Amino acid sequence: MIEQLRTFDFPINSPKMPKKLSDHIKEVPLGLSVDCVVFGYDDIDKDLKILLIKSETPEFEGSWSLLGDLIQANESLKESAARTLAKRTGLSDIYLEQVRAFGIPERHPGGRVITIAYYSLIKVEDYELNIDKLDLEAKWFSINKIGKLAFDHNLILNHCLNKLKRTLREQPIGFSMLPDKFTLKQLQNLYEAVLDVEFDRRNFRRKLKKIDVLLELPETQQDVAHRPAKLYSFDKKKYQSLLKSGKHFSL
Amino acid sequence: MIEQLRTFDFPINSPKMPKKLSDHIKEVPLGLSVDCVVFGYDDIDKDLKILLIKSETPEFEGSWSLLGDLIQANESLKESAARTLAKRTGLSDIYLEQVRAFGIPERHPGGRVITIAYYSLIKVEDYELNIDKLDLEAKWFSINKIGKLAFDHNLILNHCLNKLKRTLREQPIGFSMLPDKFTLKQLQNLYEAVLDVEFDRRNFRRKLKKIDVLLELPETQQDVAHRPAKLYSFDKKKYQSLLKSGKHFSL
DNA sequence: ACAAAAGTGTTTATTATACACCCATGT
DNA sequence: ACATGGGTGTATAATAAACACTTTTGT
Repeated sequence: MIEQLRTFDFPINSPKMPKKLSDHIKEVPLGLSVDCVVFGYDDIDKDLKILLIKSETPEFEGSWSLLGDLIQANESLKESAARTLAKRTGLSDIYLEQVRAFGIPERHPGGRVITIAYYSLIKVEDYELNIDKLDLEAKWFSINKIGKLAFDHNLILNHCLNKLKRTLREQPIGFSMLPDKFTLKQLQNLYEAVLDVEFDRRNFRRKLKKIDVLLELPETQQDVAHRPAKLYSFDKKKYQSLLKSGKHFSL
Repeated sequence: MIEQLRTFDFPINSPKMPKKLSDHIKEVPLGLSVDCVVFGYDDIDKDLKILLIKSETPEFEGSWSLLGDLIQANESLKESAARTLAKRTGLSDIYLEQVRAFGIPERHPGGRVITIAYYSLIKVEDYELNIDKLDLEAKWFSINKIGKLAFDHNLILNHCLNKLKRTLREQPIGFSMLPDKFTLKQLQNLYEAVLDVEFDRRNFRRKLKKIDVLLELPETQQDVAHRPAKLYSFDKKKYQSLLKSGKHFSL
């Protein structure tokens, strides 16, 4: 037992030397793509939505598809995802998080293509500002009403949604799907929609007050037929202080 | 505001039609590899260790490296990782979990290679049984004594270690690094070593009793110069029941 | 004055933390 | 008999959950 982790220094005598990289690339041709699950929050329907496009791959004509593209020679994976998003939404500086790679040999009917999945969070209002610059059919779908997608995109979507749910509880990312100024009710509705749970209003508000990452603005809602709610914004500096003091955002 | 999520059905008139996949693959040659961070727990040193090999890439001669290989044409990513592990350790059926892809253009000196990182958990005793079948230099390193590795492997290692830490708290994966029969103290030591925290012995044991995923065996430690500890094993069925009842493993 | 949602405090239950003594075995 | 680590219970603090009334605005 005491010897269990000692080192074994065998002579390196691998029967076949590793092939040259350039040879391997020729022998195993494959493509690499990124696919983005674009999440947006619909404050009217109180519903999480995702942005889909009509597939451009002949084998999936008519199917809806995630936003994806093949990776170019000189861009990183995240740059590729950002470029794809910019092309489809006109937006830059979008929250982007890698989820994982999907790579079973049969996943693309046109050849071996491994894809790296990202999820992104956008403020739908920002997207709206850009729609007239775009020339591609894109549509928001409620997360609860997604049919059969192209490729293995349903699988990818599930993974991304699960990652979003996990991350939403542990990182202050929900704000990326809300306007810069929002009410606590909007924030709560977003959490309830994404996580598919219900929070007690008073407990939710108390928790946020305790975490102390929101800035209370000297403004209120306008044009509502009831007592107008206070507006808040997410305060990055307060969040940094929270982290510095060894604490974490957690809901 | 109410219109924010309506659909925009532009005609599809993308100026450039998407290129054929096969053309793209020729124009953007790239390689895809898997890299495995192999974690093992050293019950003597009470220390998390990882298995490294001498790099076979000329540019990194002399450096230590994760266990990796280029992906073959007809294997999935996980199969590729499993094959790589089998080649280096002689073991199959190893716990394998994908972490993420790493793909900045400069990460491999020999060309564009994107790598998919996995971490794996092995019982060191199982590894020991296979060492005489292996002909490659491999060595266990304490997680706290890792120098500069080949490629971006330090970065990859950090991501894998963080994922391991997160997952260890939420899934019953620690047992994959222990012998089939273990004492509660061994389990606690493992948790403390990986998470770099200390647990109160009584609270730790109470928690595990409450979670109820262990089977108390009718055996005890042998040959110890003190009261022998009871041996336990992880009970998959109990864990399944836990999940079915809507609860979760959490430490 | 009424409708509609905003805003606020207290009580209770659950979970986490801190802590000290006796027990079984080998030498 | 003693040294060594195994095994157990209780009290306290912190956190989460449950719950109802008053306030502000527009109509």
